[in-house]
Amino acid sequence: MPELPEVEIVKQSLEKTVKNKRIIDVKVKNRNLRFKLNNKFEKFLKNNLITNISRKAKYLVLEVNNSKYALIHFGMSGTLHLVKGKSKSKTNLSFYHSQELPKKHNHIELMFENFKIIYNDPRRFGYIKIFYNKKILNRFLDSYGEEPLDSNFNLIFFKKNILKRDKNIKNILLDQKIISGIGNIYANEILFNAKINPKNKGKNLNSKQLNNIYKSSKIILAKAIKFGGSSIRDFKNTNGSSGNFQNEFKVYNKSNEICPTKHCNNKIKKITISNRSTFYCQKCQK
DNA sequence: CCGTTAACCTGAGAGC
DNA sequence: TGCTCTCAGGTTAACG
Repeated sequence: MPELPEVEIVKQSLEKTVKNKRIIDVKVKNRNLRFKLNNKFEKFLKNNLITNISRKAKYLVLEVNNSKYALIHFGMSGTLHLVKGKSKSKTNLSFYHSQELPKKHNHIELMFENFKIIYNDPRRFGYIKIFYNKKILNRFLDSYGEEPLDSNFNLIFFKKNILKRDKNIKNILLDQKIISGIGNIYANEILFNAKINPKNKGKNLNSKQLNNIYKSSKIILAKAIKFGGSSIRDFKNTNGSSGNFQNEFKVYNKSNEICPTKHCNNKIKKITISNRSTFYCQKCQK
């Protein structure tokens, strides 16, 4: 589900709500996520403070008691919900599309003094992993690629890591071991912004094209964060707590619509690359 | 080493 | 209404 901007928005929401708050109880209704939830999970969190919240790639990291860490991956359909008060309270965390707490698939509840945080995940592709110290956590996180919004994400990095690849640029952008945090939506949007055909192989790109791609990555992701991330599919009950970047999409899910480039008038094409839907303008993206 | 593909799981929407 | 089919913001084991 969430890509870098959405996880970043969740991180920012949690900084406001749970930082330096104590978890007084943990309830797990279903341990069968993508990986089975650790049996020590409840004990790991109970009566402890959330001392910091951070993000690497599409992972959210909760620091517990300044010393240990719970890492959350949201898979395709994972979301966090803040529930205040007693009964049918509203949820208002981040990019989720509805104010109502989902009725099904609320697998984990973290109880705080005056509210609780609920992990919901219909498809259960997400998971939570625990780390007993920073060294082990970092060993895990370091196996992921460069963060697009870091200063090291630049032409030098691209020349070194992309120019040697016999693989199309879209799959390179999606490869988390090379680049952190870009998923299917933003890969499509970045390549449209950079005017690059997603089927182009990394090794065939010139300096100008590489330049466009790394700069477009920063522009698109920063803009998505600014808009609160993307809330796609089923917007019926959208309110201020949802993201709004879905309204800024230029090509994603827009097959047969007219290309937004001025005077282009070409129709956006949909193809499949490695089982993922890919949208682009054949005229603008070379 | 590299790149590609199928599988994991549930629900929404389209078409009939 | 209801059935069947396809598709969905991701990852990775297994394969060539």
